[in-house]
Amino acid sequence: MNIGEISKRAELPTKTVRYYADVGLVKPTGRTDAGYRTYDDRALRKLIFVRRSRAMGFSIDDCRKLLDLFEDQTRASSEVREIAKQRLTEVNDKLAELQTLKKELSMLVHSCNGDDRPDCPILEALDRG
Amino acid sequence: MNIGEISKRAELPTKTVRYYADVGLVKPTGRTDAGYRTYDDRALRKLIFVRRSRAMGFSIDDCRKLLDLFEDQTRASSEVREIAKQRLTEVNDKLAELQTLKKELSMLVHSCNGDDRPDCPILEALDRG
DNA sequence: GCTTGACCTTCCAGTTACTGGAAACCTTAT
DNA sequence: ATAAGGTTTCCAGTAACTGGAAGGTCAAGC
Repeated sequence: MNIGEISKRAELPTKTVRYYADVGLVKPTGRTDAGYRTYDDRALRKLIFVRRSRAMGFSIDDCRKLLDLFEDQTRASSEVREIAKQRLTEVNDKLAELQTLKKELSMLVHSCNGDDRPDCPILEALDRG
Repeated sequence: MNIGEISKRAELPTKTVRYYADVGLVKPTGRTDAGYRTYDDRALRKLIFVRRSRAMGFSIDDCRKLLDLFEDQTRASSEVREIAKQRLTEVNDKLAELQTLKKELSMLVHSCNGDDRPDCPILEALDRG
């Protein structure tokens, strides 16, 4: 498969597939005489694996680790679990932060009548804290 | 005030204050003969305003708008409200996304026993979807 | 007067994970 | 032969800083 074909199947932009090749995440299986990247089904499977991992918010570096573990038949599942647990912690932290933010913003938005007059509690809050 | 002094008072790294000057967000009040940036209390107030705005997740560009509105005595509070409402929408979208993610990750983490055996539902999920 | 240390300057590079665009080469069909 | 579409590499830009290098400035102490 050329890059266009595999991009379609993996549901990733060709630019991204090329990028993943550049950073050594999923390398092409080979090259044609003209220098075109070629990919096989195993590479396709990896690209889809990466797409899903990225959708879960794992960094490229985590994806690299997960792929390595995925390939390693003798892996300990605890290693995978650790990576996922860390990601879960990040997500929880971010959730807490955003929930606080949501409250603050909601309060501000509701406190401002939002008409054509200059009086604005939002600006006042940002100014005076 | 020199940059070190105002950084301390605004509770921002000097690097950041310099950056805000570079992008024209909060420019120094003047320069000494030696080229040192100098700031007055009005600039300090703006820097604090920006720090709080950034903490609420407003982009630099939004901060620029908010600062302009803050300075403009004839502003309409509806303009400020619009910016805040948009930010609130972003926050809500992100919250929804993260809540979904949290559920998925929790399920995966709990489904994996995390021992030294290779069997791992997390990798399976990323592979098979 | 000289040195030392803390401050300040500019400029360049790196971060994350791509994305857009340019110039040029390859392939396939007409 | 040519045109369309796919592919290559390389460079630059995104957001908002952050780190570091090389060098100028200022105040204090000897």
